[in-house]
Amino acid sequence: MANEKALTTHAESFSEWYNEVVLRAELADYSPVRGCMVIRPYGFRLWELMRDRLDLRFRETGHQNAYFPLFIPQSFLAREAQHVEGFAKEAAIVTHTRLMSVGEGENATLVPDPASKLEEPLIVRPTSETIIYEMFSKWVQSYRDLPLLYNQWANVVRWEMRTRLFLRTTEFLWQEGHTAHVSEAEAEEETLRMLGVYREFMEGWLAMPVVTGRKSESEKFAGALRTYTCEAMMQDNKALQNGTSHNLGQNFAKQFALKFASEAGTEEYAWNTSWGVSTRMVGGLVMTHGDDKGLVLPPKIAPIQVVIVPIFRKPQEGVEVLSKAQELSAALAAAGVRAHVDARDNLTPGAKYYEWELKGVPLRLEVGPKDIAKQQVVLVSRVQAEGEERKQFLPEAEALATMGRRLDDYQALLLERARARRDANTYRGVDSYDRFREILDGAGGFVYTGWCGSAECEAKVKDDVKATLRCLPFEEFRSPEAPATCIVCGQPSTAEAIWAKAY
RNA sequence: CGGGGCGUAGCGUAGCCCGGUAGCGCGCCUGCUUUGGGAGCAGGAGGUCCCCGGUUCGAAUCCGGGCGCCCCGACCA
Repeated sequence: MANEKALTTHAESFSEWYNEVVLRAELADYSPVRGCMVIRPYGFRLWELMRDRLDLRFRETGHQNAYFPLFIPQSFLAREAQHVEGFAKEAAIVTHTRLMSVGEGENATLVPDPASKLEEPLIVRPTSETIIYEMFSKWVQSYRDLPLLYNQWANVVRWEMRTRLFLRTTEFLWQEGHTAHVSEAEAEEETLRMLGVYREFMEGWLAMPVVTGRKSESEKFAGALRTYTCEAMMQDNKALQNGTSHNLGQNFAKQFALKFASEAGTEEYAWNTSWGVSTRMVGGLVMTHGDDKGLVLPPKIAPIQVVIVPIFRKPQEGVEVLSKAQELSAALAAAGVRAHVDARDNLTPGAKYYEWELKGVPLRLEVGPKDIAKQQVVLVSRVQAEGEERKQFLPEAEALATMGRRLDDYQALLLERARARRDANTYRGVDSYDRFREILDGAGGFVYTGWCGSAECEAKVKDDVKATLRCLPFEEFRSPEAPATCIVCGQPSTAEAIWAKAY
């Protein structure tokens, strides 16, 4: 309603389209702090719904929530060598604890009080492995104390050079799971279990198909033994790393003295895992399903699943129509459907349609005097399945009784569409480097090839086409016939790899 | 940090080249009429023209310097 200018289309500029949708749908806004965004109520509700579902799944898989400090002593970060290297260049550092005024009148300003300088700087957490494993080491003595299965919902800060709403912000919200186990096998099992929880959530709730697999050495988490990932394809054919799960081995346990007495009586270092998903998923959701009219939300995660728009001419009709709308809304709510009556009287129905379409509400019910007379409602779906009528005139009782099923169908339709799009932009059996470059320099997509395992070949691809090795896919995603040679150097392939340009 | 673009009312913009009362659309407020795809009419409110300095009788406009934002790269969830 605030802006009648047409959205920039996907075809004109995908990134401008993305920004406009996020802003106009009121998911988020730029803040006075560079690189930081404000998540507005509609966007935050999306995050809350994601959080609720994941939190339930974490609990069901045996995890407990806890909370660790925002600040990490600088020395902690320094202990694990790769970890430092990974995060040192994007740290927010607290060095003082007081401000003081200097100057007079117009020139007066605040500066850090030198007397308040901290002996050891504190780092605003970019991730919490160090401080969590430091605490774990206090709590674990025996194998009987393991496993520790923790999760925290938190904000973290990474001072990125270039930010984008939801996809990469200086501060972002996430969850980070941290666990400690008696054996590598148990840690590996946990790492893969949580990757599975992510995948099931992304596909089942976000309707976002993902490829799962292992990261290469150069792409893995700083300090991990192995990193596993869920990679999704956005509508511009770029990859979005949507969630990762790390087997940290004993790297952190050794630096933070996370030891225990084993059943055999020997002293052992624990095996850790960590795994996380962030508000980036909101951006992924936008770029997976959105179209030139705006957001398209999967019902399971839509703050409003059904919006009811009352239509009337005369005031006495209004009373009747509004009460019918409320009645429908209550009946839907009782059936577990998130319904909303748009009772605003300063907007015409048409204006409301545009707004709710922009905001991605899956289904819309229109109710007017004619409908009440016929005991019917008008149902309009934000996106149509093949051959489906845009507007359907349904008996009221039928509409109510079938709404849950319709939402499920809609959810399934979005997943199916996204999967079909991904598959259509997936390339296998590419065996010449020229063809490989042609695809990645052109329309883009996921390209499956052989890979010799060398970082040099990865670096060359990055240099040549700015694409990265997204993952070494798990078996179910691999090509029926394993590629024999590395796409870059032609040496024998050691693993099939997926390449793509990424966010 | 390199390349490009842009800062004028809540939003989108015109005016800038060629200095002279800051304009338009949307939104907002009031009233009446309206409401099945972005309502109409009438009245009204709302501006440090990004900031600092310079030139000038006079600067949104010209000159110098700064800051901010967006896009494309390098870095990353």
